[in-house]
Amino acid sequence: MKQTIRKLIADALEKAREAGELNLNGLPDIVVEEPKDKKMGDFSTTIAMVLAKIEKKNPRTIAEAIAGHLKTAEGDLAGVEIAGPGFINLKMAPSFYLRGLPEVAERGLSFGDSSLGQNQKVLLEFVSANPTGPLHVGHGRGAAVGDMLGALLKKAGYEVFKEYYVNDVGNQMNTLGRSTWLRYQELYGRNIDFPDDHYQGEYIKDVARSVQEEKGDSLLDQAEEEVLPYFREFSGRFILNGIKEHLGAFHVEFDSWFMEQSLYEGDSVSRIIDGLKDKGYVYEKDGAVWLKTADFSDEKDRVVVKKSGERTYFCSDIAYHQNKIRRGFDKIINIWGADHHGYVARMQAVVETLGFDLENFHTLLVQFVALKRGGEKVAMSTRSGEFITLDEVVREVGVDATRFFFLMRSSDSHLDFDLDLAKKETPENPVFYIQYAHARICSIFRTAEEQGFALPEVSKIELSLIKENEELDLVKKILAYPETIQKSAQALEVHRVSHYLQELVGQFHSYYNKHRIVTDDRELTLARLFLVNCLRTTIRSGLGLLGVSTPEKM
RNA sequence: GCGCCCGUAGCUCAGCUGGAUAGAGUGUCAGACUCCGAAUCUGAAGGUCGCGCGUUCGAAUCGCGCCGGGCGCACCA
Repeated sequence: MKQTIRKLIADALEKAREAGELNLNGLPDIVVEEPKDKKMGDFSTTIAMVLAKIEKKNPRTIAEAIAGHLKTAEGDLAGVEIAGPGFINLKMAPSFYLRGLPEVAERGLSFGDSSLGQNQKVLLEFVSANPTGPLHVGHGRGAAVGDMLGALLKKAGYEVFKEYYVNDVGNQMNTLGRSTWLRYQELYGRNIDFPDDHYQGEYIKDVARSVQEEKGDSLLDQAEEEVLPYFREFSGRFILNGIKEHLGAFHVEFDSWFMEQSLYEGDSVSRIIDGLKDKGYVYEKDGAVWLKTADFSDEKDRVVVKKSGERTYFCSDIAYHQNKIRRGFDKIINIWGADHHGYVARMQAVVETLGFDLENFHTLLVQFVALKRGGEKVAMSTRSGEFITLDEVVREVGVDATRFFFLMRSSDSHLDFDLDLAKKETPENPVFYIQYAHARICSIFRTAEEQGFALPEVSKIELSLIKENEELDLVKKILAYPETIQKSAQALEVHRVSHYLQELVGQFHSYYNKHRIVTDDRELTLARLFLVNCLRTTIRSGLGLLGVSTPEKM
């Protein structure tokens, strides 16, 4: 919609130039916005003020020159005003908006799709929690954000590939295996000394019981070195399966599960290090191998290979990102927990040394989630193993509410997740507010059908009967959906869609309370049903992106 | 000490990448169902946009400096 207005203004600028009123050496971006106060019109542009500097003329003079050339082919520009320091305010006739409505019905759920991404291939890596314990709520937030961002980017014309990176290598896995081994012995009444730095959570006992089911006591009297590899591998697989299960229950799907281990099959990792050495990015000091990340934006260089000869986790990450780049992605997006922000600079350095354009490398940091119950924060500690898992929350409040709560706030803001509120089926709960609008529309259609109404094809509907202010505002808001999607995708900010939906259905609820949809006037009823049907399509599309269901009855 | 994020109504948060008189939900108060779903709606009250400089026609938004909260600063992963 704004795109149309932008073109309108661009045409007027061109005519003003032809008429010799403006020079226009270098055209700046034309900013079109909707004024807060509707009295100022439907759209507004600041172009005259922006041009004032370049043209060295009074902004109001420029505004008048532009305004004189403004007109649409259909003649639905209802008024132009110049206000304040040089705003150009446009008022549009209802027909301008109504012309956009049939497209919504025609496109259905593909309404809002765009070619913004030009089929660029995007690798979206998210969650990637270590397979040493169940997902907690913080992972859940990352999962919801990543899943929605994937859907959003797809809608915006990108080819999206969602990946979970599994850190199945390293000391943590040894510790995990040993934790299970100790719990396993405990099951048989052996006295064990369970160290503080081992995994304390109750879930380790579940893993041990699972070993018991599979192997009985056959491992009990073997030497630790003999059985540890088995325990390590078993525990990792067991926990990863649990993670997969919980993500599935949360309706989050991945295209691939990338195992860190696979990077070490063959000699690719050493080749990468050699490659970086050839380029002069790598050096040896104190018996260790370092990458010169400080030459880029990082604060100091980082160790790649330890004195002991072991590779660091960072080393794997270099290889992993090299792998991502080699797979030919145009854009690489990582979604990390806020506690990883210290790694952003060094990964950017890596990506640069690998010759990938930083413009197309993004790291999104998702801030922490604080759970609240009864107004009190719920304590969480990974160390003691006492934390609320994603699965527990999903089971308690449901997928819809959980996803919505994770997606309603900007992800770089801390999130207060009120479990009591999320569970409520009351007006305070924003999820139900939106779902209720959808159910209400479905109910209207049930009533309309009972009374013999059925929507005919668009051409047989008299759209000009839609003329109440509340209706036209609703039409406007519906038509703003594609732009919301595009901006949200561009900014990589998923919460904008949630806010948009709340505003959209808010307008609908007001409209509904003021005007009747189904009336004795047949033509009017059909026009309004058509409008409301377009709205329903928009809600379905939007909630679809969030991964929230759209019930027809509640 | 250094770095990243945050600070907007009592509470939880938006604010469209610099625009006009800063918005919503919730809470408080007052109202609306013989009529398509009251899980809804209408209205009122509620603000030094943490503080101070600066940039310019114009700042919640950009820059610098403080203050407060969170999180990081390993040859751990």
